[in-house]
Amino acid sequence: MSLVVYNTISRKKEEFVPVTPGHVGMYVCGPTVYGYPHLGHAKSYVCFDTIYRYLMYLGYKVKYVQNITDVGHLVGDAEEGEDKIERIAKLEEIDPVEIAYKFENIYFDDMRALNVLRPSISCRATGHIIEIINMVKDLIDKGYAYVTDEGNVYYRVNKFKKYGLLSNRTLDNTVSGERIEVASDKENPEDFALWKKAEGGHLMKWPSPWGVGYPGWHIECSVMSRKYLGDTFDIHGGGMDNIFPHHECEIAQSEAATDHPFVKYFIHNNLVTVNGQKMGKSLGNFITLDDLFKDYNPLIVRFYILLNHYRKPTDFNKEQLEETAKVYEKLSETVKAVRSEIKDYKEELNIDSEIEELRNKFTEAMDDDFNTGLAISYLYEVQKIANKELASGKNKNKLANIDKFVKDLAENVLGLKFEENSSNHEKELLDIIQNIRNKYREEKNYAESDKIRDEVQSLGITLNDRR
RNA sequence: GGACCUAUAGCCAAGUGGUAAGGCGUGGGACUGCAACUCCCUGAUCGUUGGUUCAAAUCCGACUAGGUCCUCCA
Repeated sequence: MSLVVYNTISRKKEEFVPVTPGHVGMYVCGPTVYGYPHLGHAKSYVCFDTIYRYLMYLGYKVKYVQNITDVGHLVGDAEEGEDKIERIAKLEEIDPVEIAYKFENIYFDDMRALNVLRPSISCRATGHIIEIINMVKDLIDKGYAYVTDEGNVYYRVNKFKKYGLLSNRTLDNTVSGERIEVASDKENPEDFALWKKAEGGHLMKWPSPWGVGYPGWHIECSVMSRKYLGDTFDIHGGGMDNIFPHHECEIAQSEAATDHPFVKYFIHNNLVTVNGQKMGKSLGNFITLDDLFKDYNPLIVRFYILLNHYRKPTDFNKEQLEETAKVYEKLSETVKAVRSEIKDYKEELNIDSEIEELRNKFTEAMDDDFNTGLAISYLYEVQKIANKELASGKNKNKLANIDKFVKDLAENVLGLKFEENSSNHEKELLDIIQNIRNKYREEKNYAESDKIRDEVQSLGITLNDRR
């Protein structure tokens, strides 16, 4: 079996063959650090983290690069827009860099909570201004870009024949200026900015051959992916909403600058809706991760995300999340019971054919464009086998195989965790309580035994008589 | 107006040509002092409608509904 991935370029599933055998270069558009990360970020980064983990499981040496957009983007109309980061900074009267750092930290904290691995390289746009200026210069020299009298640099979209191929869009049917007024100094309305002149009180600005300004909205990704991954690399990921214009413009910039194909496989995750509605600040249904994590274990959020396929939309609702929490809890119970059963088991592992078959099915599912939902169904089958084994046979070799399945696939690949997270003595205390209850039960003093069960239950802990 | 994504049982969800995985819930059963846990059994012809085919949830067309993008947004 070999890995097959859905490529947005061809809109088909294709066999995954990396540019360099054994190595994978992967770039995923990171967050703009001007606000709290939300569920949409969680879906995207959990999905790509799982892809990252699975590629490593397959034995690839993966270089995973993710940008931190800390220069912000324009807001409002093109002429008088201000930087997103600056806008908040002025409001709160602190340095824009401080804002960017603050939200960068929150982003990484949230990702850690979701058990998202740090990318190999997290790079900030502000750390690559020199490289950005150099690429813009190259594009001007090659005739793909032009400087205007006003000190802006635009990409000449007409010159790049492949423009529109990724998003399957022709220039004719792109309505320019739909939301943003067309800048007057462009040759064509479709042209996009590579470098913008800093107007008025703009704080984030750098000197350049074209005057003091700041980079356009797409150039950082072309620059940083090239710097760390080379002219052509394997996987470029991001949310579906980035296909146009962001990724389309990246292709135009990079291929014009390098004369090489930019990316082999574009992978895009679908978006998150809340109760069937777009999640947006204006709609009041905006779910930040910080809020969500107050009520739910972040790993349950991760599990919830992986329950359906990355290319399908996730319609978030609390009822479903509650259900997921329950399922996750039961999985954890089973895993803990398995682990406690084989705690002292040191024998060499003999492959168990039943578990091995499920292992193969699991990786087959992952090989098919990272079908995590299907893969998880095999985890449930393993859970069922484990419960039966715990109830009767207690075949330690089988249980050890199950533990390995969980460790390798559920924890390592899917990024779930089933460890004991209660305090050291809680388990011991519960054992003592359980023993007292059992003693009353033996004496048929059910009034007392039920009282203990009810009291413990009121703390949210269910006593388990069988185990 | 154009482009793209989605539509499978009460809910979530897999399945891209050969007669519908799995989970939750429901109902029944085993176990239990009662319960919980666990295990067994229990449900759908796949948005609508044409077509291609010996055969379609799966391919093609139209329609309907929801979502996204059209130069800020994962």
